[in-house]
This record gives sequence, C-alpha cells and structure tokens, in this order.
Amino acid sequence: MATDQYQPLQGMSDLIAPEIDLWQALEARSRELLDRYAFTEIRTPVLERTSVFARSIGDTTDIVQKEMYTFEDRGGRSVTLRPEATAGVMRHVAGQGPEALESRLYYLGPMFRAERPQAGRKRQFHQLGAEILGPPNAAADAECIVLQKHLLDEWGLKDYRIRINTRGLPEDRRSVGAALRDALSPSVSALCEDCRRRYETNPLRILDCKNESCGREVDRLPPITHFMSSEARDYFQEVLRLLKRLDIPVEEQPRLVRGLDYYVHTVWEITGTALGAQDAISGGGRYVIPIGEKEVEGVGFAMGLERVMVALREQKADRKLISKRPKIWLISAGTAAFEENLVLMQSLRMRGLCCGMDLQGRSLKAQMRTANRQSAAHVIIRGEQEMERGTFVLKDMATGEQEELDMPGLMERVQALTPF
RNA sequence: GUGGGUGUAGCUCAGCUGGUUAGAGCGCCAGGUUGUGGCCCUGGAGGCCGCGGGUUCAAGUCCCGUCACUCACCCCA
Repeated sequence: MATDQYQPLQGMSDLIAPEIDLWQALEARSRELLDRYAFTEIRTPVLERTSVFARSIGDTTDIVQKEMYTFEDRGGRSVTLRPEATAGVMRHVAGQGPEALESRLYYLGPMFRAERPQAGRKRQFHQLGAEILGPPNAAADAECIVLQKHLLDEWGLKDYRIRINTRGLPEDRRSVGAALRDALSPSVSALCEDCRRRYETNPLRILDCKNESCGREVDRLPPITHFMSSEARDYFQEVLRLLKRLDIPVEEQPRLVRGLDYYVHTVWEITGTALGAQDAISGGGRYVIPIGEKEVEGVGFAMGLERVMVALREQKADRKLISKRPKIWLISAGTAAFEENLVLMQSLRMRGLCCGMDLQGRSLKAQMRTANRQSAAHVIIRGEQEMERGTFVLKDMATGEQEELDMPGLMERVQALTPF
C-alpha cells in the first residue's frame, strides 16, 4: 500500500533489514579504523542555531540559500537541521579551552538538505567525517586523505579517484578573486547566466562550472595557483610531496574549488565510478570557520555513506562486509517441549549464543520453514520422544545431518559453535 | 526550484484501440508426509488499479489536478 500516511517524508527513508546489516557493518568497521587513527567520536545535536551554519558555510552558497531546513522554534528562534556536521563540531570546539584546538574528532550521523532527491541524494542522508583541528599543517592534510583512502579500502571499494587542489591562504582569497575577475573580464559575455552572477559574488566558483563554454574560458586561464602567494604554493607542494611519500595516488585538478566558503588551502574530492550523476562520495579540505568572536582552524572531510553503499552494491562488495553470527533455531513438538525449549533458549543466550524459536506453537514443518528463512545454521528439535529420553536432536541445516544428544553432549557441541 | 519517466496483490510487473467476476511470477499460509526446512506438486488468503475531480451508457485504460517514487538539471556527500 503506497498510501502517503505510511510513508516517511520525501527523500527520507526507514532503514531496516536487510539493508541495515550493511549500515551496521560499515559503521563498525569505520569506528574501529577511526580508533586506530587515534580519533574520538563527537555527537553534536542535529538541530543548531541557524547562524552556526549561515556564517561558516557562507551566505551565498546554495546550501544556505536554498537547501536548509530552517524554521522557528517555540521561542521564535531560528533553528536549522544540520546540512553538514563541521560547523556544529567547530561550534563545540570554539566553546572549549585552547587544548580543544588540537583535537582529532570524528562523527557519523544524519544530515538534512531540502533538495530534490535523485540517485545518491536523499534529504536525510548520512555522513562519516573527521576533523583534525589546528593551524595549517601539511601533514594533517595528508593524514586526512590517507585516512579516507584507508576507509574506502577497508570497505572494499574499488575504482575511485582522488582529486586535489588548493584555494590558497585566507589572505589570498581577495587577491585571487580580483585576479580571476580581471582575467575573465574580456569573456564575461561567454559565461553562463549563473557564472555571470558568480563573477560578481564568488568568482572562484566559475572554475568548477560544468557548462561547456564556461569551461573553455576557464581553460584559457593559468592555474589558480598562479594568482596565489608563494607561501600557498609551497604549502600545497608539501602536501603533494607527503602524499607521494605515503603512496597515495592523487590527481591535481586545477579547477576543483568546492562549494563551501570556509575552505582554504588544500581541498579534495573523491569520486566513484558507476554512481550516476552524483558521483562524489567524499569531499574535504582545510578550513577557517568563524564562530562568535573566534575563528577555528582545521582540516577534515565528509563521506556520503548512501553513495558509498550504492558503489559497494554496484561492485558486489557489500556482502563481503557483512558477517552474521551463526544462529540456532529451537523447534518443539508438543506443549511440554515448547516450554522446556523456552527455558533452554534462554540458557543458550546466557552462554552467548544467538538463537530463537517460533512462539506461536505452529506445526513442526512450519517451524522448520521459519528456521530456514532465518538462515539458522542449526536447529534443536525436541518432541515427546526426546522429552521422555531427556535428549535433543541437533540438526545441521547445511548438510541435513542430525544427531541425538543428551544435555552435556548438546552443550559441548553448541559451545563449539560460538565464535569466542 | 525546473524538466522527463512511473504509480495495478507484501515484492517485480502484464492488462491490446475504454466493455461484464482485474491477471502472472515470486513471497506468504495450508496440504501432499498427524516428527523435519530448501526442490517439486496441489489449494488458499491477499487489490478504495496512489488520491481527488471530470468526460462517458461504461474508466485500471481518456482528460485535469494532487501526492509519492524515480532519473536528470542546479548543487553537493
């Protein structure tokens, strides 16, 4: 029944079995790896004051202008569902003492953008991200990229590309913008409508316009590093050198600038193949974010987990990530056996085993069907005969072999089935 | 926000130019085996044909609106 009242809001979905297995596997592997990289988790609220996002992401960006879920709370304050997590994390860090400015934090959770849904784009989606706080440091930038690659490899994702560029020092922004404007001034008329607007508001964004004629004009320009200070160029070269040293293949992409205002210095993007139009699975960069009177500096990235999962499914790598514990299904014939099985099931669970049984007292055949559907590795069958003899039938569902055991024998066999 | 495609059983879909009781496969339940799953056979349950309006003697089918899904643009993860 596809009736509206049973559906979640547009672009949002209920995550449930069997897909949830992939979510849990991805999350578990990620947390383990982030821990190995000495990051700790932070969970910030999903709802923040609107200014937290508007100031840091940038008033002219599409995210702030048309993609945020913004509304007034009961006290008349403007609040917003987070469209990304970096701003909230920085809000937290800015409120802490100076030692927090050296933190290594990661987050994993839902983000909200009121866009039109399409392949690889939901209104509620999930990001995994990490931040290394602190002033510009090429090693930190490089480590972020290393970590992302490691995550993708850990998940078993193949065929992705890492593209990288620099936006220069914060102080360079004004001069780079001005230089770009000068360089483009003869060809403004050749630019698309959006870019003519960007020419005034944010000339850097013209660089990654997908429009062909804009691309032709941009290709005539020297790379933007040309307009930057030598300090910015040296910093970027150092990042590239370290990445090479760490054996991370990246492609320089002089037109990559990314869409959020807070980025400075190194920016990068990871794209996957076979993802449709929305092929960016991860993006990141160094940033300077104003919060209240302070500015917080750091470097970080965010990965779109829905897109990662689409890519994993496409490459048939999703099933390899999921490991389910073997399950035992208890089968009873007769009410006496049923009740004894309830007791047995509980004691097996206390011993760390994963098990279940039909609670409705259906036919043995129906119980077996359920066991099969539950993909139980083994079943324990108990009926009148076994009750009389004080035994249990243990059946291996894969081979179909079964044996009759007494209690000590059953416990011994069953204990051997636990992974621990 | 703009444009294209699609809404029929739990799922995937068929339903020719409008015509009587709306179908298939899978899944589910039961039986074939009153103590054994998967494979096979038989039967059964399950449909406001997304929703609202209109045209017509008659609408799942045509028209309008609306909602949702989906793909793309814009942009982003």
